[in-house]
Amino acid sequence: MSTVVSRKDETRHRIVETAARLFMEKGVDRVGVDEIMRECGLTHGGFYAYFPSKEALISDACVQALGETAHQWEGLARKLGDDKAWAKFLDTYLAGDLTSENNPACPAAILGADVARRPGKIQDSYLGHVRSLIDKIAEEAGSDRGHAILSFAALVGATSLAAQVGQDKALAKEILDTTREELMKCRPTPRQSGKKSA
Amino acid sequence: MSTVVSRKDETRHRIVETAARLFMEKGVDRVGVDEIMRECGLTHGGFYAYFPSKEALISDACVQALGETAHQWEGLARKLGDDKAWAKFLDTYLAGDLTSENNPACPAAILGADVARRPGKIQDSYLGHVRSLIDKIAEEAGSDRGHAILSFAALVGATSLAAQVGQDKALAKEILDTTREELMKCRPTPRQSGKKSA
DNA sequence: TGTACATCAGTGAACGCGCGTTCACTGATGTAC
DNA sequence: TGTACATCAGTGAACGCGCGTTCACTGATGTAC
Repeated sequence: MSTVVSRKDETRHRIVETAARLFMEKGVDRVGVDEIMRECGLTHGGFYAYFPSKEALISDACVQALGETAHQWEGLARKLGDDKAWAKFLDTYLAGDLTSENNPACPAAILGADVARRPGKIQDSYLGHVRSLIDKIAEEAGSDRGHAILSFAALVGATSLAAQVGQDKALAKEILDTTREELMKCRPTPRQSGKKSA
Repeated sequence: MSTVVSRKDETRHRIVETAARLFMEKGVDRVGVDEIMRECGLTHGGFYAYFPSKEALISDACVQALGETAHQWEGLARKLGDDKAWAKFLDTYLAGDLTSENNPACPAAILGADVARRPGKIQDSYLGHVRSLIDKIAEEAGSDRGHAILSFAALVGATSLAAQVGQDKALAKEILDTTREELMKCRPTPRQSGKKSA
């Protein structure tokens, strides 16, 4: 039985991940159930054995995408107190935007506008996750709360703008690099740099 | 003749403005030609006397929306050199997000993700305008180029996040207020405040 | 001023396609005995 | 081990609706004489 369950669970998980990737690439309204299933090596008819509707998948896929971002913010308090760790975090967070192959860009920037305007239950799940991510960031940052919120906003905005200028790679790179540098420059309390080795 | 021309031009302009507003509210893919024309007091059939396709209208409407944002960035060099002017600019720019009735929020944040992924000519018009807006901002800021770009990114991100947390007005307000305050705090060269009166 | 005609903004029925959804069916895997 | 049956993941044809687009037509405005 556990084999059966895990097989179906695995397929379901694959659908969610494939959908999350395609939604990020093309936008929620521009990817059909048919395309998602085909990308998974399946046919569209089987979809409704896994989800009651496309809306339900959208909800799961966006929450999944956001969860990966949320993971990057773990240990924020420590990162804020360590120049090197903070620089590395900013680097990693923004790196996705130029090499969209392996490392996806910030979903809050790419999917946010899409999802925020959808009616119904999606607001209860996805938007709840956005809220709790921001809450988590703000709380963990403590006295750096303001800078943490500014950083999140700037990262989201830079990601969005970099995606918008698209073809102009040089401009996209400048936006991302400048955002990173300026966020380093204006840190409120640049405490001890916790460097460990060369 | 000039009367005839201006009548048709006026109707066309009304369609573009109505479309820009509805696209901002609901998203480009979730507003139909029918709805736009009905909102203008017309029927959908007449649409194609004004535009060759919905895509053409999307292009015009998004450029129009972006143009209004671009206008706010006029005189950036002066604003950056004047604490009060800069504070007022940030205030005005972010004010739209909470009172979406009269003052629309930043279109680069709301429409950007939608438009960046559309194929074809829209990239040649809208994305070209985004690029030139960023170029303009960066150039006019001169030595404050870095801070200007960070500010633009942060404003776009804050607008996007505020829209995403939606119902939670208190959190939206905190994001916008914090972004404004932090951008004031970490200005690189807070030159003479050019206050003129009480 | 009045009549006939041309132009033109706008109408609304109809078409076709994409896409979300349904459903009867199939082939493979697992279970009973 | 072999046979009969049940379960279940997945198939693919079909349906219906929304929406972008087309087109023959209409009623109003403007022009000629």
